[in-house]
Amino acid sequence: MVPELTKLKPKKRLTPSDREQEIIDEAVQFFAEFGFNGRTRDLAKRIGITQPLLYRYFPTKDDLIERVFKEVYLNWIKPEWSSNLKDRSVSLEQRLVDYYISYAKIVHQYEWIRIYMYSGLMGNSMNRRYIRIVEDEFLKPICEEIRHECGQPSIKKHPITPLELERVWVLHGGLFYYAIRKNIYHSKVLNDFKTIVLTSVKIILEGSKKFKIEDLES
Amino acid sequence: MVPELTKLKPKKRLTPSDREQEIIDEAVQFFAEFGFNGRTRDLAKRIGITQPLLYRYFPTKDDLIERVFKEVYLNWIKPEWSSNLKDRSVSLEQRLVDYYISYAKIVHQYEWIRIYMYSGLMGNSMNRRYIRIVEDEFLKPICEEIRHECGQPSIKKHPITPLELERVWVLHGGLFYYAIRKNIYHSKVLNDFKTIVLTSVKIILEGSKKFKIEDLES
DNA sequence: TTGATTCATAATCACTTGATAAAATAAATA
DNA sequence: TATTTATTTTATCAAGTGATTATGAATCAA
Repeated sequence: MVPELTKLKPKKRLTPSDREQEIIDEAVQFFAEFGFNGRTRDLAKRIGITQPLLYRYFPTKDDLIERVFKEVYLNWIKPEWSSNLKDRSVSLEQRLVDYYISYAKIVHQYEWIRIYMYSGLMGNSMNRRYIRIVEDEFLKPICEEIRHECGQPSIKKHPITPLELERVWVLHGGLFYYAIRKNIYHSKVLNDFKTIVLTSVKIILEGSKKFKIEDLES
Repeated sequence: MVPELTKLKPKKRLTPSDREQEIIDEAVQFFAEFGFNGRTRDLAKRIGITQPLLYRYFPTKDDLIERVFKEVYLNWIKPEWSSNLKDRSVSLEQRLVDYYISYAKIVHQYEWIRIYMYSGLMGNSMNRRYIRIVEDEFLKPICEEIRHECGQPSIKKHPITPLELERVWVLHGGLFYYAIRKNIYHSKVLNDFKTIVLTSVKIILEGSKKFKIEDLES
């Protein structure tokens, strides 16, 4: 049997935009796997080009890394997440499940979560920024909806307590940690993430009804 | 005001064991902060010695890293965690709170969790090993205790279901993620971790009673 | 076909980085 | 104090690493 080599070498002279996209696509995977200390020569070899060619498309390694960040983290936040969470024509349980399934489709991706963690470890401010967005856009609305579900006063009347927020963070973090176990530790996890979400949401909602946030008296 | 310099330079000629311990202590912090790509010269400068001196005490950088791992991850698992979790003379709620407070004292430390995450990203098998230990030694016993609390059959009779385990992982990961937000993202978190644990445990236990694991009929 | 243009590579530079060997210096011992 | 011994530093190497320059090769317009 003769090895099929037809698609192995004809890689020369793509159009600039094709080549650029190819570099970016591979760079995303490459940096996700090896971190930002990964060598440009290794990246080039993986793409099947020479290392100086990278510098024709990106002036410096940092520029390439910046582009990788843009590729992965631009517009990943879906506006409908926030609005859907507030849509009381759907049950809160259903809204939470929908949100976490949709959120996980993006955030649990191998490249997304690994680059996010590398970025966090290196002290990049991106993580703190997103943490804040998640808190303001999703977790605080969730608090409000839980208040409503439990017949408690609106957060406009009684501001969210730090503990209340942390309670929602435990759910959020618990589901996020599923992806950490899977994509960072490469640990074996149950495939049926949807059921995990459903069960966790049920439990949290039930628990929130039972153990309401106290000290809401002004 | 004259700056106090008395303790700045008299660092020469420690006993070998003192010097070695000094190197290890600083290396733990150094690699926790910058990852294992941190430069030996930077580490040496931080300690206040020259870089070749490191190589008198550790033949290679990898040997030093190996020693750092030992320093941080040797014997961190307390045998009493497992036994206390099974001690039915204490309420399950109390046992879980005690366990997570004690567990967090070790695992939530800045150095511990950061080196753990760096190690995970680089594919070190340590993480998978510990995940397995946590699962076998702590989470599975917790499942058994929850079964008992809820009047369900023992895991000896009906093996733990994957979903059941994942439910406990959500609690575990949720509390772990608190430390990630704090020590990896450097995000602001509520200081009172104990109350977070207490609330989360109450909710999970309540939810587990309400939504028992089904399909336990043989 | 030919020549201009642009993509791609080979060769190489300057600097970093883990590691080594020789020189210097501090403590210990007689 | 003089001598020995062990610690620490100075100087340096060899391999790597981001980046540059000059050369080669493919495409397209005429």
